[in-house]
Amino acid sequence: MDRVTLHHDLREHHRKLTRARQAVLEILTQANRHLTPAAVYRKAKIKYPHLGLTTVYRTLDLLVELGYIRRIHFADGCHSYAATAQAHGHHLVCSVCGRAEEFGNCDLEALMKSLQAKTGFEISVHVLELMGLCPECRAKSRAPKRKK
Amino acid sequence: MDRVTLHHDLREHHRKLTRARQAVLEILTQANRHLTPAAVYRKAKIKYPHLGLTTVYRTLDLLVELGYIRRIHFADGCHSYAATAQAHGHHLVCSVCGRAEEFGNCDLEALMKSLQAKTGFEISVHVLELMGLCPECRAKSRAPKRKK
DNA sequence: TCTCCAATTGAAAATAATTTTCAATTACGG
DNA sequence: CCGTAATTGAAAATTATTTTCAATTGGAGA
Repeated sequence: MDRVTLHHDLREHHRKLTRARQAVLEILTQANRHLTPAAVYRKAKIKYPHLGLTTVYRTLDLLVELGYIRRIHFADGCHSYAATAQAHGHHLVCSVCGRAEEFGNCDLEALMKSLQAKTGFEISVHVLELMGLCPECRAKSRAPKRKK
Repeated sequence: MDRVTLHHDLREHHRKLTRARQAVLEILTQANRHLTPAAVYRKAKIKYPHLGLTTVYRTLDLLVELGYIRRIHFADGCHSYAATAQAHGHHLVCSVCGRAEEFGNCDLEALMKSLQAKTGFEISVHVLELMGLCPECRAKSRAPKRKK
């Protein structure tokens, strides 16, 4: 999660701890929401102006590989990224404010077992994304009387 | 599923039944696997050589909207499409041969209810994709002794 | 069957998202 | 500090998708 651990993980893979990588991870861990590569770039560039977009793409891949962040797949085909705390977590994303809540035990075991039995498939990968309204945005949308 | 139903559904939306649309749907319903837009284009062009790629994109969107096909999201961010029989189905996809098996009742109800209670989110959309090896490809990979 | 018009089409251009290339720079083990 | 492999950013290239627009076509109604 933090810089020390990252440095250690990187060393194990013969990779270096650079300012670009620190900036990208920092932005995502502090954001508490999902961010597109372009948004990460915009925000991280403030902390580290020399940063390039290419490096953001490369760093996002690396951080996914190391398990620090996760790629989120939207129904419309867009992608963004959010920081992770758990090893096999998923994200519950607010479609209004973008807040990304992590949850573990997606509990697809039963479903997968029954499908393996029924179809003979050997399931190895799953993509699961849940989207909706977070409590705050729900409240706002329920009482939309305000301005003007 | 078939032409008659499609014609009817299209009419309800003030849309027309065209040769391009028939060709695209036919390719997907006969394929029994997922296909990228480019692959649909390649195959459908054989049936209807005048077809353009732009129309394939537009038709895929339309058929998703009408529920005839479903978009499949891969972990790496690629997309393809597969024909559907059920209204709220998902696809179980073979990562080797691409075969797409449809299944219903993904049974995320329990998970979603517990998450709604725990987080206060109001979940409205879910993306669920399962990938693995179909029985045939499993058999082949288990006994890979053959050529040469 | 014929007519008419909105819906549809394909080609080309435009856009968006991502990746590759490459020479210059940087982190870090020794 | 030094040497070197890893990393970087800019620019170019690639890929996927969308927009534009004039020409065509399906099908409801005469």
